[in-house]
Amino acid sequence: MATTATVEVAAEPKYWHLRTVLVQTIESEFTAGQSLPNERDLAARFGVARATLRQALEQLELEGRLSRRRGAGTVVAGPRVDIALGTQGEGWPGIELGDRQLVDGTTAAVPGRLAAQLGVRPRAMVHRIRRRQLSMRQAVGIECLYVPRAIVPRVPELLGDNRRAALVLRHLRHHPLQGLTRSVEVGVAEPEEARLLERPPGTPVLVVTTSYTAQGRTAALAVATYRADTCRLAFGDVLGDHGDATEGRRGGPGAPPVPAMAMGTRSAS
Amino acid sequence: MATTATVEVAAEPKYWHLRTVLVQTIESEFTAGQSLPNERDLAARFGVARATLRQALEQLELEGRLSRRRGAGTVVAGPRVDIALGTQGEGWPGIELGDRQLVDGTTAAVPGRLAAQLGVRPRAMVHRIRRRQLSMRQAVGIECLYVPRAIVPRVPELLGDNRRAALVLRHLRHHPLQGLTRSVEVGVAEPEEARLLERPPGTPVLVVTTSYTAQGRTAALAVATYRADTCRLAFGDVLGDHGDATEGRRGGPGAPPVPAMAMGTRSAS
DNA sequence: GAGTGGTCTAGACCACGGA
DNA sequence: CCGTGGTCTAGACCACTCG
Repeated sequence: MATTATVEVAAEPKYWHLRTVLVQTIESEFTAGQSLPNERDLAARFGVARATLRQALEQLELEGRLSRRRGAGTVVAGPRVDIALGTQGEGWPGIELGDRQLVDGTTAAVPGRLAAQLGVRPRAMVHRIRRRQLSMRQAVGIECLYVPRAIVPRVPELLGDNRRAALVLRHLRHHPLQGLTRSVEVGVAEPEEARLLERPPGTPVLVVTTSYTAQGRTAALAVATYRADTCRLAFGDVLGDHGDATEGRRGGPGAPPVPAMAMGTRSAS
Repeated sequence: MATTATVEVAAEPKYWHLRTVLVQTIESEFTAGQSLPNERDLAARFGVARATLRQALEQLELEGRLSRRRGAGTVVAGPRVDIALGTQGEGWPGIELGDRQLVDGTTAAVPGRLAAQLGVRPRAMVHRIRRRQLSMRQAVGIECLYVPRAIVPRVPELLGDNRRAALVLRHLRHHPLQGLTRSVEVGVAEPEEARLLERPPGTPVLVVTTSYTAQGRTAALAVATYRADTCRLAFGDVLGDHGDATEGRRGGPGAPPVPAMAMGTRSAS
């Protein structure tokens, strides 16, 4: 018995092979918004443990191909949501554009880790304005703006979230913006963020940190976290719709056009 | 027995709590480059199954706090590597800057999915130049440049990778660049990329897609993938070193300064 | 070869969504 | 309420690194 031949290239983990098969199946037999069979059935169908199947689904979710919700099911996702970050510094000063929703506005001691980036003393007071980025009435990102009280001091202590936020933004607009510095990295959602994003804690997110400079010092620091599975950050001009279908936005109800089989690679029983 | 009291807020998954404890431990008792105890010991120490511990470690790795290597162990990671993407369009045309290494240069049919973005026919020929981004002699990213043969036609078929790549880049430099469009999203590493990055397939990566426009049409398309755990994308001016320690770069050998305890929250036996 | 992280299994229970 | 995905367990074996 020669050890040669008979053995294939293999060395490919089962979960990865499974992912590949699922990608093909999804692309050929499913359309955005359609539900997949449940995990137990899928695992059985492919002859793997549920944990292994879940590892494959996890990858597909991180790629933005699937969307899973506890209690509900697993559905095929539409194209990613473009988050326009423009080469220039809009995006903040200006709370207009719909699809954004104020969460709260507070004034408290700087979160420590951010003191250095904001250029303030360790426990200096800063205003914090949080808002939620929506897409198809689904939260996809949390944007958090920090402004040192030294920059915008005149904000009455007792004041509702909305008024407070509006006031800070108004004041901020009078500062001539010199420029900004921005970084993007991956992180995980803290429980609070996770809750706002309706995801379990530890969900992968894209963290965009923007530092706004005015009059030689840091006037504001924005820390925005976007769901890594559903968002794509767009700089400069947004990429045109590359790809085939002009159809198929984020899968909501009312988008099960070309069903097909019920998903199958093995025969049941 | 009233159901009130005695029960805590809980509702926090065990893996998340574990993550929190590990973060504190790492930050207070470890320094970059130091090794953690192995997974079996850690799991036992915290009284959880190895799978649960691994879920916590996974998160820490995604956050860039840990670095794990099969066969070797788990070590505390240093700060993330900044990948400068500058607001403007350098980065490509120009293979100088060290820390980058040519992988190969080929000419073949366009990968299908990219045809539209490149503005070429489905099976048109394109040049592909791949290079590796290094940091501390560790591959952290794969940058792949596609150039339609229609843009740079005169490249002899049989020619080594290096010469071919150099030729394409030289020609490209003669095209007056009009601008670019860029997007960032999360993806997973295909087996090939994973191999070049010395990671298992499916590793989370930051995918940067840049489209270069010249004379009204797409002159080149760059698709770069960076290890999500070790990289941070920097736009505009790089963020200055915010934080405390000016010390502690990526943990290589020769960086075990202030050891401490041997890690412990529970007593053994 | 010893020790490490990576993969996979089979089962259990929990928390949430929606009918 | 039932069905879904989310969490957790205990164990096994494999593939790699390094001394």
